[in-house]
Amino acid sequence: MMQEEKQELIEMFGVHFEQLYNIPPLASRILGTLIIDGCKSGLTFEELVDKMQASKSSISTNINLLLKMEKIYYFTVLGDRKKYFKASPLSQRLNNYLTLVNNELVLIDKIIKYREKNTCCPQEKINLLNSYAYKEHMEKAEQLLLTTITKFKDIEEKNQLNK
Amino acid sequence: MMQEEKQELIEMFGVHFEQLYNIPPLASRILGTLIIDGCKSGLTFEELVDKMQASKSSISTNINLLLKMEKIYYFTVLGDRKKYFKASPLSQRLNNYLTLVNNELVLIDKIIKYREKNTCCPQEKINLLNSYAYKEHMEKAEQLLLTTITKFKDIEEKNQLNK
DNA sequence: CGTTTAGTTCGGTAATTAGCGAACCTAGAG
DNA sequence: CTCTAGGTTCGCTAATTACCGAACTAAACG
Repeated sequence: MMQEEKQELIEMFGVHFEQLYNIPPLASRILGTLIIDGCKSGLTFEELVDKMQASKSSISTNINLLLKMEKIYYFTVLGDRKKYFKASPLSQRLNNYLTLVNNELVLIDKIIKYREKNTCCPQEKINLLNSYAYKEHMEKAEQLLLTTITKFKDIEEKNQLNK
Repeated sequence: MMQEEKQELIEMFGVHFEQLYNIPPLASRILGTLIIDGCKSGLTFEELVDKMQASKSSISTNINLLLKMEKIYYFTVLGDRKKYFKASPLSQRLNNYLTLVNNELVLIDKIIKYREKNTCCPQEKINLLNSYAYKEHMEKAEQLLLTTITKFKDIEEKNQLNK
């Protein structure tokens, strides 16, 4: 029963991440599993092979993809060769949105420059106004993200001390 | 010179939309072109075929994709069989983000429910707290989007009247 | 009615991607 | 030095995708 609910959640995460981050299905399910299931002490490579019903090579490839994307990280324990994988803290994962927002801001600036130079007819002026409003929106979004990220970092740091 | 700058902008849009919306390159470049170039009076099917250097069938397929995604729309002129394609207004395009945010909110609620039931060790409590904070963030993001969308709708309506 | 214009549909192909198994590497234990 | 546990790398295959040209459709014009 609880197992079912967990499985359903992981599956939902799977679909979500797959289209949100545009990553392979297996990577998506690994990430979902690590978020739901690996939050205590992390999961090892072998545990992931078992849980995912996938081959070692596929797990390896997708784990490395997620590591490179900084969606997950791993730690090791002294006298133990295994890697323990965990989902990155939320602050880290939110950084991706931040990058996206920043990219959009760069683009919007280019458009504004272009439109400022090339606005000839009055019908085009509305585009310029829209662009300004859009930029404003994106700057607010950026601010919101930055605030939330620092909030998360605070929570995460406090948790570090309590250990 | 101006032509070059325009081309570069469209190309940047291309890359951006391709990974943001996860659509084929051609669709992405069509959208970019319509945003930069088709803002006055729209572009016809044939103009797109020419500009994009692509086949009619490819243009057709990708136009229909963008229509279904509501990234673009078209209008017709009396006594003229052609369709004039334009990029959807920003308010429309922002709706996609809104859907995304709403999806995340549904997911986060499920996780919170799950964690509230299954939190056993204190180490897991931090996850619950994080989830609450994340939900709060997403609700703010939703609010920001809604505000901006109504703002755009206002601008767009006013523009409609001025015509 | 046939012709033209505007766009769609269909079948095919080349390129890309997700996942697999088998061989390989490498650090530490004995 | 040899063995083993813990991964990684390397082809390979099956599925999917992006685009194409050619044939088709549907509305309007003469």
